[in-house]
Amino acid sequence: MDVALALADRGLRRTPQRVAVLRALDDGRALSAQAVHVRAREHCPELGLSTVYRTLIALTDAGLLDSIGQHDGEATYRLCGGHHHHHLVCTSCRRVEELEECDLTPIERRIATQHDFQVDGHTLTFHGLCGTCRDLQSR
Amino acid sequence: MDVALALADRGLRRTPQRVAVLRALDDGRALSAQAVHVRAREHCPELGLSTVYRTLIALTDAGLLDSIGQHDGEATYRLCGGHHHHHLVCTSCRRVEELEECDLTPIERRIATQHDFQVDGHTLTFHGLCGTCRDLQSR
DNA sequence: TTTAGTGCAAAAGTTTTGCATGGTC
DNA sequence: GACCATGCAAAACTTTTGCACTAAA
Repeated sequence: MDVALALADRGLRRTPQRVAVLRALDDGRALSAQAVHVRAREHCPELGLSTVYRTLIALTDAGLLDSIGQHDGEATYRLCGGHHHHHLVCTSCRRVEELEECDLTPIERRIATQHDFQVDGHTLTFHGLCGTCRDLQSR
Repeated sequence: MDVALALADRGLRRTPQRVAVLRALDDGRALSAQAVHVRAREHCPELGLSTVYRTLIALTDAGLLDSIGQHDGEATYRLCGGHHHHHLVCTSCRRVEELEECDLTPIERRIATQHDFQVDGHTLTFHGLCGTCRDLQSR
């Protein structure tokens, strides 16, 4: 991903802090603000925690990040393509994979009529073990 | 729901505080601890906030409640049947309806093979407007 | 040069915990 | 009577905000 372009496109300045935050999330894992802070400081030691929070909010507003749920009372963020998708969350390494397929429209249509409910969207998350973690556990 | 029985079955004592908390959630809405506190105090004015937190944890452990995500930084809880189900969350009144149907096994099977991922479970939440709120808005 | 972005420290909010007391079984 | 459960107050945490300063454009 071209960080400089991604930021410029959205009218955001390219600061070392923002680059470090994006880098910390580069591998697709879902991280809490605190975890991002720790990781990003490896590349930008003077990074402050409040900047991390502000950056995560700014990048989420800009559509570069995605906030999917919580882990131990902390909100978690991850890189996001911007398109509609679902998640495969590994409960062991907390890595998140995106799922492009989405076959839920027939279900949504049934809900609309059977439950008198206007469906605006949905979130679908599968959890389990990714291949790597399953291999590690079965050793 | 028979509150007394539900508690006794799980080795929990039937206190006015716990009854009040369960009552506050009786209508199926998803509420934060703070919201439960406000509501439950109508029936049990001396109820303390820390008791609410402890009770919500205890009842969730016992399988009587369900914690489904967050709202404005607060965890929310709701009554739970214990069986697998999905949720219809009204974005306006925050009432939650349960959805019994679950046709996701074929999708899960495809994921297992195509993504080398052992699916242990999933959460599926539809959000939108319930009939009542849609009627109110279109007036 | 302009002003968005930052660090620090303090504040605000949610959730947890210690401890003595009270109520359920 | 035993001991789980509670209230209160304090503590621990996560997240937000104010303000002076820095640096990107």
